[in-house]
Amino acid sequence: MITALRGMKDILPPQNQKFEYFIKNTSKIVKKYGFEFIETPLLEETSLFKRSVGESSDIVGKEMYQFKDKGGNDVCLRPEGTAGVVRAFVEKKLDRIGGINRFFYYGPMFRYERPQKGRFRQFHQFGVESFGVESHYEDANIILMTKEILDFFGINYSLKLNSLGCEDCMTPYRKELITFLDTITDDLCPDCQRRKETNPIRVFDCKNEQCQALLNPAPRLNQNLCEKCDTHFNALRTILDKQNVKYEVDPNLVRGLDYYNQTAFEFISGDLGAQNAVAGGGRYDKLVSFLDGKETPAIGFAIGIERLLEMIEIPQEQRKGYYFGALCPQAIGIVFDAASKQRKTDIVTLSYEKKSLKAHLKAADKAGARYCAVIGEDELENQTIWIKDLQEKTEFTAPLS
RNA sequence: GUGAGAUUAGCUCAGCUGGUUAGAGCACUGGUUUGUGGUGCCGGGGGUCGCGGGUUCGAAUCCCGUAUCUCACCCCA
Repeated sequence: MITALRGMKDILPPQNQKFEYFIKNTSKIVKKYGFEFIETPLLEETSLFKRSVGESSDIVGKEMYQFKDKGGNDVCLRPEGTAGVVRAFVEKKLDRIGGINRFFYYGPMFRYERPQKGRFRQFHQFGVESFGVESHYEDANIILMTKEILDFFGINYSLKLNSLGCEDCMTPYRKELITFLDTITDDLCPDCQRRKETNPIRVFDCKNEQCQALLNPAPRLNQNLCEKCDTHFNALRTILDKQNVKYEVDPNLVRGLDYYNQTAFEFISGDLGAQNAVAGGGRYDKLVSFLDGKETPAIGFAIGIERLLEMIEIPQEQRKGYYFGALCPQAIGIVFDAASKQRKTDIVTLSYEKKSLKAHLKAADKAGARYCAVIGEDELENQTIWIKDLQEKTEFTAPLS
């Protein structure tokens, strides 16, 4: 038997209903905020992710499904959604046209990781990207929108917020941090020693208690923000406070993708296990220019669909539609015609076999139909059809038209 | 990539220290004195016990390997 690859899942009933329910309602919410649907290829040139997500990140460094295609191009399955959208944005010269562009997308992402709770090799994200707005109001708007989505589905979460600064404050800060880390290198865990070389800010994310203690006196980015970033962050916080959004400023919150600057946020939930981030995002004002576009402020987020679906229950489905069946062989053709007519307006399950009334009622029940309609000898004679409402337990005979 | 636990019917599992045709519940399916379901009764199909080796007269059971699943590390949505 051939099985699905490791960490890859089929989406079958009843899980598919949750998926559709999520996409339908989330799309509706983001459209209210002016976001439009965009779809980009699953396969992209590898260098796109190297330049955007960053080679130092694990995502690009060791988790990509990367290969040479038959034309010899170095390609990979997308590990995240933002890079492709930005590529499309630049390629279609929307950066030159200017103005505001807001997009949303959903679809599979691929990362070659060891599967565990809330983590798969092929998983789905729903993401939005907003281009052309520098104002902190957009940051607030995006966060409020994410909140609206999670609230709609009744998710328990908490919001973490941080500012990652910009080139002006980040570059000198990074130097200062490395200088500090040099003084404690030997006592850091091996992971942190590695982080110091690849992405020093990530040491703050370390779960090792000894590392955390050592890092206590370390310089923090949020105390070293330049005036512009500091103002932006405080202005955002003021809006969120006014909107009664509860959040926690977490100076250790670092985004795993290199392109983020200033605002970073993450919605986490205690109901998810170790992989507790259900949605995450932030500002990436430099990414468009990294990918050869005209510098354009931008901000976005992504929701882990599987993680979110794990926490939602869809409203119990009501009985709906019709079930048609025949009680005697001569009625089968007539039932077929009646069912075809009914299908113009309703969901219809049709039995092609002659069965006892009891068997038809059972089958109608199993099909989840609201009405069970059958034709037997009596009905044939009178040109009628017998219908039972399985929910109200009422029955009647109607003329066959 | 590292660590721990698991893998027996479609699902959830039982199967004692290796011993005849591997079981249960649910699900599926058929029937049930005359045309009433989800909730009666009777029956039926379905398993080379993840896969590959080894030990043994004999392996679902013990040993080794391997794949997958689950959880955690790492990383992230």
